[in-house]
Amino acid sequence: MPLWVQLADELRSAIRDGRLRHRLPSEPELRDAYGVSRATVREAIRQLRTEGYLDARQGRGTFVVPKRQFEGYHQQRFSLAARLADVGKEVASVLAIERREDERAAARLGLEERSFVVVRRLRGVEGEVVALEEASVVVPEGEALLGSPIHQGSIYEVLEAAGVHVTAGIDEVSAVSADPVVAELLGGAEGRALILVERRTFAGARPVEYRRTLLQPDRMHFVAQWGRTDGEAL
Amino acid sequence: MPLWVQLADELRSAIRDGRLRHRLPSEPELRDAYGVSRATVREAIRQLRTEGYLDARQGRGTFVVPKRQFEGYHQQRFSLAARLADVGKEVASVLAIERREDERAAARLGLEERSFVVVRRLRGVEGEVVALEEASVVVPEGEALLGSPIHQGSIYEVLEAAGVHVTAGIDEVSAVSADPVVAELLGGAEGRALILVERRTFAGARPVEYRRTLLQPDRMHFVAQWGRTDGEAL
DNA sequence: GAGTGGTCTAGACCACCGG
DNA sequence: CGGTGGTCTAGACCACTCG
Repeated sequence: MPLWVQLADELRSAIRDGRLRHRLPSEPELRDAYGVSRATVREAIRQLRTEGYLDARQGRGTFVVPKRQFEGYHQQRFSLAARLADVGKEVASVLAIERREDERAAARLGLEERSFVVVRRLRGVEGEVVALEEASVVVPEGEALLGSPIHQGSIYEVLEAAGVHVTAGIDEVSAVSADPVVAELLGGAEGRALILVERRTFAGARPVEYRRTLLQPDRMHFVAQWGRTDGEAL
Repeated sequence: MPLWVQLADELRSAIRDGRLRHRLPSEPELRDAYGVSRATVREAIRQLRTEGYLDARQGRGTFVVPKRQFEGYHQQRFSLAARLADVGKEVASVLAIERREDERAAARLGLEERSFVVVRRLRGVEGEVVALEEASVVVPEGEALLGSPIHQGSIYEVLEAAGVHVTAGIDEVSAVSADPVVAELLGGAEGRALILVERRTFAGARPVEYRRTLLQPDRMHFVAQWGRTDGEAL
C-alpha cells in the first residue's frame, strides 16, 4: 500500500472514531509525526478532502468536517438512493413482506420469472414519515428476507449476510402524484407531487431487485454535486 | 494564477478545440514543453481528470476522454442536469432574457447582490416540450448572455466564451405540482407532478448561476448508475 | 528494455490568517 | 509577526504496459 493511502486510512479511522475532532495537526506536524514528506501528507489529506472528511483553509488549518444528515451525492457509496438507506437514526415499519407475483418488477428487470419476495415499508426519520418503499427481490435470493427483522436494517445487509453481494444499480428519478392510498400512508394530500425513485439492483450481471420509493419532496430530496468548488459550495 | 491552473486551462482549451485528441504527451514531455516541474504538470492533469477530460493509466499514458452523448451519472462531467443540457437535437425557445432582481437566486447563492441576468426558456426534444427552465446568472458575468443567441446553445458555452469557466455545481432534485402558468407552458394539466431541479453553479469559489428546471416526468427523468455491472446494466 | 504514470523526498517561496 | 496551507522545484525509485 502506498504510504499516503496508509496515512489516509489512519486519519479516516481517527476521524470516524472521534479521536480526531475539530482541527487536524498542521502539515509539518503530521510530516514529523509520521516520518514522511509533506507531499505525502498532502496527498493523504487531499484524498480525505475529496471524501468529504476534511476541509483545508489557507492560513488557518485543516479541519474535520462535521457529520451531516444530508451529504453530497459524490460522497455516497451507493449514491442517490443511499441517501435513504444510510440516513442516520432511520426507522422503517414493515407493512408487508410476502412472496408473490410482480409483473412490473419482472418486466423492469427483464426476467421471465415473476415470483418475488416483496417488502413494503414506511420509512421515517426523526419521527416523520418520509418515504414509502416497495422492494421486489428475486427468488431464491430474496427468501433470506422472509425470516429477517428488517425493521431497522438494510435489505442489502440481509442479502449480504446471505451471500448475495450487491455490486451495482441504476436509479431513475421522476415525479408522480399521490393517489389516495399513498397519500394516506405518507400523510399528505391526494394529488400532491411526490418524488419517485425506481431502482434496479444487480449482483454482478444478475438483476436481484426492483424497488420503488416514493418520497415527500419537502422532507427529503436528492442532492448531487459535481466538480470542485474549493470546498466552499456545500 | 498558479502555473498549474494556467497549464490546465491551456490543455482544456486544446481538448475542447480538438487540437488535443487521443493521447496526451507524456508527463516528462509536457514538463519540458512548458518549462515546469513534473509535479506542476501532474497537478494540471489531476484537475482535468476530476473534470472528466482526461484519463490516466499507469504504464500506458494519459488519454483524452471522448465526448459521449448519454452516459451514466458517475461518468458525467456535469452529471445530473447534463442530461438536459446535452441531450441531442434539442431546441430551446427563449421566453425572456432580461436583467432584473431575483431575491430567491440571491438567497440560494448566498449573495448580497440581487441583480441577475435571467433567462427563461422552454426546452424541447423531438418536437415535444419537456422542460421549463429559468436561469439566473450573476452580473457582470451574465451580461454576455444579453446579446447572445442561446436558442440552441448552452448558457455555459456562452459563459465559457466570455472567459467564465464553470467548474462545479450542486443539483437538488425534488417534485412540485404544476401551477396554472406552468401547466399552460408545458402543456400538461394543472396540479400535475413535475420534477424540479434546482442548480447552483460555480466558477471556482464564485457562485455564478441559480437555475430552476421543471421537467415533464413522462418525457424525461434522471438516471443514476452506481457501481459496475460488467457493462451490461445500461 | 524503454517508456509510462504512481509514489516519495527535501527543500523553497508564497499568500493568507490570526493574534 | 509566526504559522498555516498553496505552489513549485529537481531529483529519485517503483509498478506497470507494451513492443
